[in-house]
Amino acid sequence: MPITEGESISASATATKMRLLDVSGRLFAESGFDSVSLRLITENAEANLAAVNYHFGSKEELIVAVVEKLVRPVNQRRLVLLKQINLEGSAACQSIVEAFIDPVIEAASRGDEEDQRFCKLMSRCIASRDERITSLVLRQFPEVLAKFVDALRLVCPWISSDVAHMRIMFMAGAVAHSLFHYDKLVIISEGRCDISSLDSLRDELVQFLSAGMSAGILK
Amino acid sequence: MPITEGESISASATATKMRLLDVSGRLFAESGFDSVSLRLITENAEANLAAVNYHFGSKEELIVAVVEKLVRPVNQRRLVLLKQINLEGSAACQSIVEAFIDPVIEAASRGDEEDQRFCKLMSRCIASRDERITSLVLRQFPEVLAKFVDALRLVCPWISSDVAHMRIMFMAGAVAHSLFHYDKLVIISEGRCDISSLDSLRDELVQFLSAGMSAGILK
DNA sequence: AACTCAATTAAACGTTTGTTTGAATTGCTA
DNA sequence: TAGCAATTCAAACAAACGTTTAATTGAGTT
Repeated sequence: MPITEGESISASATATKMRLLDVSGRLFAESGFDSVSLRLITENAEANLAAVNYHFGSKEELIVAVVEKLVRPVNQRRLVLLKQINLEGSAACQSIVEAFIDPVIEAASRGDEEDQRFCKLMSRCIASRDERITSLVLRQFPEVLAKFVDALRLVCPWISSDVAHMRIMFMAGAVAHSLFHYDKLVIISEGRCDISSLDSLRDELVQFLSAGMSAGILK
Repeated sequence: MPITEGESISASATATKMRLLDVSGRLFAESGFDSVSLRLITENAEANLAAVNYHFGSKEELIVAVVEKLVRPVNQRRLVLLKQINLEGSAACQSIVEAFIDPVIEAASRGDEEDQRFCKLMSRCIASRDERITSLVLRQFPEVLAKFVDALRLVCPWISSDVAHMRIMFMAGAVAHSLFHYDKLVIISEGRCDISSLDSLRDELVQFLSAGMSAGILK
């Protein structure tokens, strides 16, 4: 009988379950959710083909588990950082941007996975064009969006609600896209651009987005 | 014998071929490349299942045809607009951003398809995490990237080459993401944000990105 | 009217997919 | 050690996929 949430789980039972989570996270990051078959996952996790359906019920629920485990702590950390911000002062807008970006960078640098892999999976979730994933991610994103919109409008009072919403969306897009494609920039630029580290990408993102966020005051 | 490029094609022959291109463009925009089967395409195009393989050789080559037909004219228009810019003056940076965005908006508004559908397909190409598509899009993107980097550095001399590359990437990400998700913003914001038109989205993108592009001079 | 060849059609092909089944195995508890 | 539930396993399942084949159609040419 399959294990569902909240039940008592023996130590050996969670072993392969966590191994499945870990491996599928890696593979999903590299090739996307559809392209990775259960056979590939279970082979790499040294588990039986039926293990996924036994432990998670279906491939769909495996994807949900992987994404939730990844996205939820990042969004929670975002809200924590946002609360700590001093909303008065000239650097407030930059702090908002940092509160959005840094949880991703932190998780990527701290995690047991490579930075690159984590970023790819994360941006696959944010920017996913798959209905199943978007509906999943967007279920917990409204709260994050609302809080960031409020903070932005408090710091930049001249920004309307609609514009604030859009700018948060612009930020999310820029972050997701560049986290996923930054390693390809050396190729696409034909060698003329080589990002040395994830931190340097972060710094440039912050500067770029801070300027965009606070745009329009002088007009 | 299948028809390949450059051959003489009778009028009735191109009829179903163009119908296939049109229908698959719509379906790809809505559900992605993998999720749409040849059976769904041919049914909607009122053609036989084998029609795709006959006219295009394979599903892969159909995707290539759809994407190329869509992306190439947009990128060419971008380069045309970029050449027309007066690179001296305070509005130069905004003009660069407009040269990047407007070809998409133009094509979306002019096309026979709905704006929304065009934007979705376009951003599916730009932000695709599918190796087959990225390699296809990135084949013609290096030229665009290089030209925009040069223009940006001419207008903002304090920006290094690496930073300029990154900022173009940020811009591409913000555009692709918001073009795809802007219709969901009314949902995700729980009704608090409703973008009235594609043009208003464009205007806000331009303002946001122009500020981000020219950031850093005062530092 | 006979021939030609591009275009269409229905049917089947071989793979791969996620999922299910029932037996075998493991690990803990009494 | 016996027993029981949780887990693993090999095998098979039905469905969907892209592709191929061979026969048929239909318009244009000689």
